[in-house]
Amino acid sequence: MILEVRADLAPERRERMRILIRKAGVARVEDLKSDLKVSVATVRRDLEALEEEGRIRRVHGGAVSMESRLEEEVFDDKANLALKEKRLIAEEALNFIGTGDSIYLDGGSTVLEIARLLAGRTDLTVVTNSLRAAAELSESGPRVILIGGELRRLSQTMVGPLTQAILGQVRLDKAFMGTMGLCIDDGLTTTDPNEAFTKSLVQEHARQVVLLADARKAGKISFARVSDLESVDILISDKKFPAKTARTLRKRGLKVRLA
Amino acid sequence: MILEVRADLAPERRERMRILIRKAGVARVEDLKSDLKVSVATVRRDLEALEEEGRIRRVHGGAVSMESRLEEEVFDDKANLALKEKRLIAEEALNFIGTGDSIYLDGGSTVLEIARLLAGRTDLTVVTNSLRAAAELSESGPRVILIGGELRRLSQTMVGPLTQAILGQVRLDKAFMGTMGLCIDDGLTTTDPNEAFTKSLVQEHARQVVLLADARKAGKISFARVSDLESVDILISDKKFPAKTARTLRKRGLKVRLA
DNA sequence: TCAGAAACGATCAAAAACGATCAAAACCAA
DNA sequence: TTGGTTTTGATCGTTTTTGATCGTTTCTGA
Repeated sequence: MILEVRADLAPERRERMRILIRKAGVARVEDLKSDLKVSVATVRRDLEALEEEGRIRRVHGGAVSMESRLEEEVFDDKANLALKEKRLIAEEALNFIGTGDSIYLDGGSTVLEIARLLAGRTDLTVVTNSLRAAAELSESGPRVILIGGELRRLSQTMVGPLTQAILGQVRLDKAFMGTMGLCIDDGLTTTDPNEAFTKSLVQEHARQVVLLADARKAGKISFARVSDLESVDILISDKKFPAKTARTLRKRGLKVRLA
Repeated sequence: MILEVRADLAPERRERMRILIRKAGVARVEDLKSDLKVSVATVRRDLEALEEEGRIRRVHGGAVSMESRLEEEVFDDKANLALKEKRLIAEEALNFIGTGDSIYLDGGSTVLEIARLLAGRTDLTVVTNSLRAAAELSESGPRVILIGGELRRLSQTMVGPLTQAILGQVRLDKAFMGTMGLCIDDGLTTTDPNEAFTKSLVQEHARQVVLLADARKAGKISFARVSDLESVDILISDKKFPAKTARTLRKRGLKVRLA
């Protein structure tokens, strides 16, 4: 008689752990220890494995689920440590905006920085799926058009099939896009398929696609594929962007600007 | 020294802090200290981190939020006086919402009160053109679909021809509408023609139209015509609503509820 | 303008969490 | 069973986080 088959138990335990963390959004090591009836050492090892898989993110004292709201914020926070870079990228992006342009602003913190810089530009028309960008521009400035669609809470953006209804009816001179992952082989990727759908739709409609991505996005691959890199006309990143990747992109015809 | 058992993970606590600051706009260190049950030193450290991320700005004594929020306009006294009535009207309106309904929420402060009451209703689908309603529901609750269109700054709603793109693609069991003027002869009127256009469009699409209008709206006529009263199925108002007008409306087939 | 009060930042010590290491236990194939 | 491998849990030194203290800065109102 086999009392315990540990080879099956370990992955099962990790799965339970993952579920626990996702349900609560966060979990402390001590809680997981008592819930799963194992030692803290094992909990740490499992968390390490789950982090390796990208399912969670470890923090001091426990872990945060990748699928939770908090994680998106934490992830954002992490990315926002590059706030200065984002500002520089956004300022560089401004150079590509002409008088009277009709531009699209994607969700994401880097693109949001552009919105902050457009306060006085009453000559522009801004099309966006980002509630945050809309809020930023709601006081004054450009004409604002929201594309509508289902609200994705995590990112505060409108995504999904419904977005194509309005996108089909507007002209977009330039689209300023954010991304979660940028990879030579896998192109642009993001977390949510519906978001990916809308992003790719926008890129098809826009005359020119400007991708804003700080250096840490380079080489990252997220879950849902948006498009390949050929859809992008201009990439704006910061000085830390891998030179080799930049060269490859330039060879492929992209204009690369490192702010 | 005895440290208390930490209830929160650091990122969790910072997230709560961020929300607190955003909700109130500003927060004092002492308040955050007692709200989060930590020392002032920790509060300061967290604020420092949040400032680094660009989410807040520290000021002497506390911090102010950098995250733009859709501000509720500072209502004049007249509107504030009607707040109680608006609440009652909104609560009455809840009775008309069934399980799993797909409902439309119009702009306007009265309708916004409904949004505030829908926090837990994950069974519903809310379609709206109001950024404020969307913001109210963006944290949790029903599925939210924004209809898109041009942003009208004053009302923070999406209006105009573009709105019909998505409205044509969704089912609306009930539409909860606000209005500026309600008049037996001139029907429903509002200030902006684009807004009127979208309102009438919604009313055509909805199976049932519920009009929310406090008594002050009775007899008022605004600039742009929305529709005549026959488009409305149910009127919800308050006790001060003119009895004579109510009688007339009932004769015309409207259901009238005075909350 | 100046003095008291409040808030601040730097620094330090305590406590909790962490990672590395190692031995014991469980597992697996012969 | 036996020998080798993997997994687990305990120990221990190190790191991180937190809260208190104290001198300094900033705010406020007389």
